[in-house]
Formats: sequence, C-alpha cells, structure tokens
Amino acid sequence: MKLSTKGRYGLRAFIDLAVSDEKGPVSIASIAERQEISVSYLEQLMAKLKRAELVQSVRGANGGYILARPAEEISVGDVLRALEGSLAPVECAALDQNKATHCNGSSHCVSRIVWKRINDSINEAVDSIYIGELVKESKKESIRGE
Amino acid sequence: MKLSTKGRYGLRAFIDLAVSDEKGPVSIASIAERQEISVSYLEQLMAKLKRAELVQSVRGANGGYILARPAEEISVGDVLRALEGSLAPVECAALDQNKATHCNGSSHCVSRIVWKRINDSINEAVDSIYIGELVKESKKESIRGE
DNA sequence: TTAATCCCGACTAAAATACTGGGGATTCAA
DNA sequence: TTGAATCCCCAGTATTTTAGTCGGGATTAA
Repeated sequence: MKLSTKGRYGLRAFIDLAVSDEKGPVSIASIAERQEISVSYLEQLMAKLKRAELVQSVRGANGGYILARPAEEISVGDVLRALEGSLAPVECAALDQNKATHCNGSSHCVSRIVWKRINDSINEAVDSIYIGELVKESKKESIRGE
Repeated sequence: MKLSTKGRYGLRAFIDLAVSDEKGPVSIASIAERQEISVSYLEQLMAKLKRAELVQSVRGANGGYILARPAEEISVGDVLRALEGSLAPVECAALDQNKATHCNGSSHCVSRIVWKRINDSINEAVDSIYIGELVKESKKESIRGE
C-alpha cells in the first residue's frame, strides 16, 4: 500500500512550486535542486501535472511552471491523482456498484465492502486538504528558521 | 497505492475460513478451490496469519485452520496488517512525530502532514470493520442464492 | 544568435510481486 | 503400522512495476 516516488516527490515539488509561485515561473532545475530530485525524473512528474491542468508551463529562457489555479483551490487529492492515477486500493473499489464486474465467478464479493470503505476514506482525506494550507504551513516554518 | 494480492486474496481467504470455522478445521485446499487461489501461494498467506496469531493450525489428516479468536473480535485491519505489513502510505507516516527523521536535510517536511492524515484515515477505516460483520453479510448473500 | 528553458520518447537497472516446486513433519484412520 | 491428508518451510524464478537515465528537439527572452 505504499505511495510511489511519483506521489511523494511530486507533492513535495508541487508545494515547492506553490510557495514560490507569486514570484513568477519556477524552473524544474530550481525545484529539483531544493527538493533533491533529479531533473529528468522531475520533468516527467511535471508533465503529468500539466496534463492534469494543475500547472501551466512557460517556455523559453526565464520560463518554468506556474499554478493553473490558486493554491487554495487545488486539493492534495487533485495532485496525487494526477501523479499516481486512481488512489483506489483495489481496482473494483473505484467502480460503480452496479457496473462492477464480480471478482470471481461466484457470488458478490464481500470484501468489496472493505475496499470501498478504504477508498472513500482515502479520498475524503486527500480532498479535504488544500495546497494553500500546506503553503502557509511551509512559510510559517521557514520564518521560524527550521 | 494498490493493495497487493497478499491483502486481496488473504482477506478473501480469511472470510472464507471464518464462514466455515464452526464446522471444524478448514483446509487450505478447500479454501484455495473455492477462492481460486493456488494452494502453495495460499500456504504462504496462511503462514502470515498464523504468525500474527489470528488463526491456529491443526496438523494431520482432517486438519486445517481455525480462527484463533471469535470473528467478532478480529478487525479487517488486523488481517490486512498481518498480510501486508504496515498500511502506511509512506514510511514516516507511521512513525512517532518526534522520533521521525526528517525527510530531506532541510526543514521539517510539510507533506508529512498529508501522509499522516491518509494513514490515520486508512487505519480508522480498516479497524472499524470486523470480520464478524463480513461473515454475516456473506451468509446473507448465499441464502439469497447470489 | 545563444543560452535557458520546456518537451518527448526510448531505454535500462533494480526492486518488488506473484507465484512454483520439492521435500519434510504430523496425525488420523484403516 | 502404514498410508493418505494435512500443515510446514525454504529456495528458486518469471513477470511486472518502479525509478530512474539519456539524447535530442522546440521555444523564447535577452
């Protein structure tokens, strides 16, 4: 049940970007340096975030990435799903109750009740935290000099 | 963020066992057949469940496995953790706030707030469902002939 | 025109997952 | 007392996924 480095690095990178967003485009190179992630790997992560329309890119010299929407309107769930795909612990948990194909030939799969509950609770957790909050938190800490 | 087959098959197997528990020891072979899991793979899963003292084994002919405690007292969390290890989405989420080594050299890791929240919500979900409930659900359905 | 950027696809190494197989130990029952 | 039905344990292996690397191209500000 581990989150991959896509999600882990990607969220860190996104927060980093959001913190500096107001100062204009933030380059991959600068994020990579601060967050100690390789540039080429980070490129792939940013591409996913762009495809999901969470960031916009600015090409050419002095370019970089900016948020596509205010940080207050982007949830952690948006970011993680863009990076990881569905966060469902098991495929069928994300599907509609009726359309779900039954797991094994026989009978309705009882454990699906469990997968559904886990799925819902994960989504509720990530969709209730917004990047804006994390940015605030992050700025608070850098003032304290941590 | 996917659960591995250990957790998926293992929970199914556990529920299967719990449903038949009252009729005496349930053999791996019979669970494997009903749940369409290979015998040797299932052996490994049962070994984990035994180590976690969730089931007891009865060796020899007519042997098999029985629950170590009533199904009402075993949570889905107990079973999944026995099979999968920690369900934390990221290592540090499970650690104590203070003892946690900081993720990268600099500063306190803000995204840890997120990992912690996800971790808590997963655990709350799995620890609030008991195998007993799933057994009841399962019996209900087989009566209805599903 | 050049340097700083993003962009893209292909490749690869390492790790994790999902098994398979063989032989041994126990115990019931004929 | 023997044999079949069990659990038990460990080692091997194929496949898939992850986590990256690499090389070259397109765009744009200065």
